[in-house]
Amino acid sequence: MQPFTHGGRRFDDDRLDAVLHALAHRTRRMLLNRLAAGPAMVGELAEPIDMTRVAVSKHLRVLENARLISRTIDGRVHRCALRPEVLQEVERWLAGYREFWTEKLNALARFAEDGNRNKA
Amino acid sequence: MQPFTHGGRRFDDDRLDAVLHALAHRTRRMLLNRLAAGPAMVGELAEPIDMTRVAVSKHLRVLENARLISRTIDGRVHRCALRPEVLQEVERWLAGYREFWTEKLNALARFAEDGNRNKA
DNA sequence: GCAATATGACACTAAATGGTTTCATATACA
DNA sequence: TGTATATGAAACCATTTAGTGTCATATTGC
Repeated sequence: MQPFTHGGRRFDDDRLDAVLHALAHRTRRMLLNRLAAGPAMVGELAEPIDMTRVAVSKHLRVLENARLISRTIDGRVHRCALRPEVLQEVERWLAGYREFWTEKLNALARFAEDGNRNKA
Repeated sequence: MQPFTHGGRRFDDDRLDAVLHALAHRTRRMLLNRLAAGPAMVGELAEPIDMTRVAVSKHLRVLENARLISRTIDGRVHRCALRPEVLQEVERWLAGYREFWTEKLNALARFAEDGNRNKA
């Protein structure tokens, strides 16, 4: 059912789909960058973006579902904030993933090198 | 036109959209994992996946467009391979991105800490 | 030349995405 | 109380995505 999974670190596939998809849109990355400077309300976030507030709201929802941001409702204001734990989680996964890849590729490269050496 | 961009490292937004979108699908990640073990032809890649060859072919196209894999046509066989340079490029970008975020967030945390200390 | 193989191209469908506009709701404040 | 503000919800639309099946094309090997 799941060929080719790389063993070790378990990071749910659904989770990865959600997080990577959330990151795969420049507007959402822009929002995250803004939130790295500190929490902000939806209106503040939408203001500099050439887009309806509703659209921005939807993007925030995507980020929220991927647990990349949190939202606390404070009166009529919704305050959004980055969730650093999740970022770390993602980064740790990515490092592992890359490690897995490069390890394999290095092995391949060594193999190729040996092949050439034998030829020479 | 581009508020909130984080300065420094320039990694085209289009490029990021493409790469992250390519990664944001478990089938494509599976394909990459398989390719980390060495180059393979389309048929080999499609075989263990419960999906039409045509569908797999499309996923490969997405990966190719994001320049995560290369394809060399060898007779009637299309041989695909991971492109490690691009992976490194991506990883470097991600590290910078995370660095930017955590730096800002750490500054925020220190600020909050100071605030509490003053209160106490 | 002919049959089998490896693959892409094309046309189609269902569902998701990224937007929009309009309306509802809750809160703040004069 | 009444009005302005902050926001979500719902309905809608165009485009893209992720699949499918069928057909075309090029290559290999008898």
